[in-house]
Amino acid sequence: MDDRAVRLSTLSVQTLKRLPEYHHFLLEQRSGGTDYVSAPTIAVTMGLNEVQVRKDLAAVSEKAGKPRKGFAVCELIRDIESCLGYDNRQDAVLVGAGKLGRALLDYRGFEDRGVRIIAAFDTSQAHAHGDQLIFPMDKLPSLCRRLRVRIGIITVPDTQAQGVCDELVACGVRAIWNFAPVHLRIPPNVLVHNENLAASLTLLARQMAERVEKERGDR
Amino acid sequence: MDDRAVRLSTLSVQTLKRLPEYHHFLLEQRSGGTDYVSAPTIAVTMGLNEVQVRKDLAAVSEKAGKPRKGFAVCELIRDIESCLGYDNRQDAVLVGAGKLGRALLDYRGFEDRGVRIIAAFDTSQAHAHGDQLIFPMDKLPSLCRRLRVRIGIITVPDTQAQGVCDELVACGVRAIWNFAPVHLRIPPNVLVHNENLAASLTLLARQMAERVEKERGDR
DNA sequence: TAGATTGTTAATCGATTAACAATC
DNA sequence: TAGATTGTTAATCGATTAACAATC
Repeated sequence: MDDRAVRLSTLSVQTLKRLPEYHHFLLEQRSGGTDYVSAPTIAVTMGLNEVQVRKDLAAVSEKAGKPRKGFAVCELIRDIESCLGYDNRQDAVLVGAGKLGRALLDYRGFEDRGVRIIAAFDTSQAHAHGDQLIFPMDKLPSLCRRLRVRIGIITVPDTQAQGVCDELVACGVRAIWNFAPVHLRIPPNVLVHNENLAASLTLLARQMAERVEKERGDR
Repeated sequence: MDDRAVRLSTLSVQTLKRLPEYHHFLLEQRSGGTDYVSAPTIAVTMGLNEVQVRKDLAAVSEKAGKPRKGFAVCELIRDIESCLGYDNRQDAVLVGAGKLGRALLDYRGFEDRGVRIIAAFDTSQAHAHGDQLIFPMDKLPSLCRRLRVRIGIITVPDTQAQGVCDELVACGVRAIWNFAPVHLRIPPNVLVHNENLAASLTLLARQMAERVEKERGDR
């Protein structure tokens, strides 16, 4: 195993979720001309615990930080990008070119972060969407197999999600980003991340209601 | 404090995140004509630990489950809905009627789950989108204040997110669902949930790469 | 009754936070 | 040197999982 693979396996999911936020902050610092940044600085501006930031940075950074100065912004950015895989491109396909699917296709942020949506599929006839072509479903298997696509994005209606999922898995897809609010049955070697937008909004609404309720109780 | 408020404060975020999944499964069971369902059944079909499910259900259910039978499906559905606040409607506004914003506006799933997007705003002239009207930004304060809107959804470009956030907060919004990949500065009494789609996809891609890497190492 | 399922108490696990010595 | 910051070891916290008695 090379160095990179070792670093891959030592980061917790929690840390991985914070990395993009550090990354964003560091980009701002860099464009502002700052050369070094310290863990306490990051912690304060991002509202995190100082030790947590220090540990995250220690886990990610190739070079040790410098006492009294902190970390070199440019190097830290590079290290985070390599940990997140921004520098080794992976291809994805999207199935379901409805409103949400097309919104994702138009979003340019994925490419900068190492994932490229190389093709989109839908039950409809082949047609253009912006500069991208939407293919009919029967083209899916050959394309996925030929280009060894490992990531699938599901934005079809609930009822079709499992079927599409099965197709993707059969084509060798190993990770599925699922926007349909259904529980997908998948073999153990496939990774699923469910993005249930309705549930997210509801959770937020509920947590807020809880707070408001509590304030009322405190008074 | 009434009963409901007490229940509100005793559920962990982790449990709250699982509730929509139980809810979905239970709806399926109900429409299939099943009257009772047990924690082990749910655990197996959803790939969760049995004790975890039992604890979640115990925390949520008004009535105790019945040994040997489990929980009454209909009652459990009602209890979960009341815990998640599906039954007491909350209003939200959306700012930024781009592709993603309009996709969210068209999504019908929020209403069933207690949150209704009552208005959308954009910098452009007022115009119609389906059966919904998109208002110009200057209408935001009066509408939010008048209808006491507590939830704001931000789907504007990164650069405008903080400004929109400040406006929403000034209008009395207490919870913000933010799709712009920026760290919003907000007063402590406001709740933010950042929905960073690019980061989610990247994380998935990375975790998958890690697995594939590991398999290679194992061989 | 036997056995499946419940609710609960105790053990484990992982992540966060606190404490502190080392460094420039 | 003094002091800010680092890396690391230990303590705390919360969530998950295991163990088990109670119930129908």
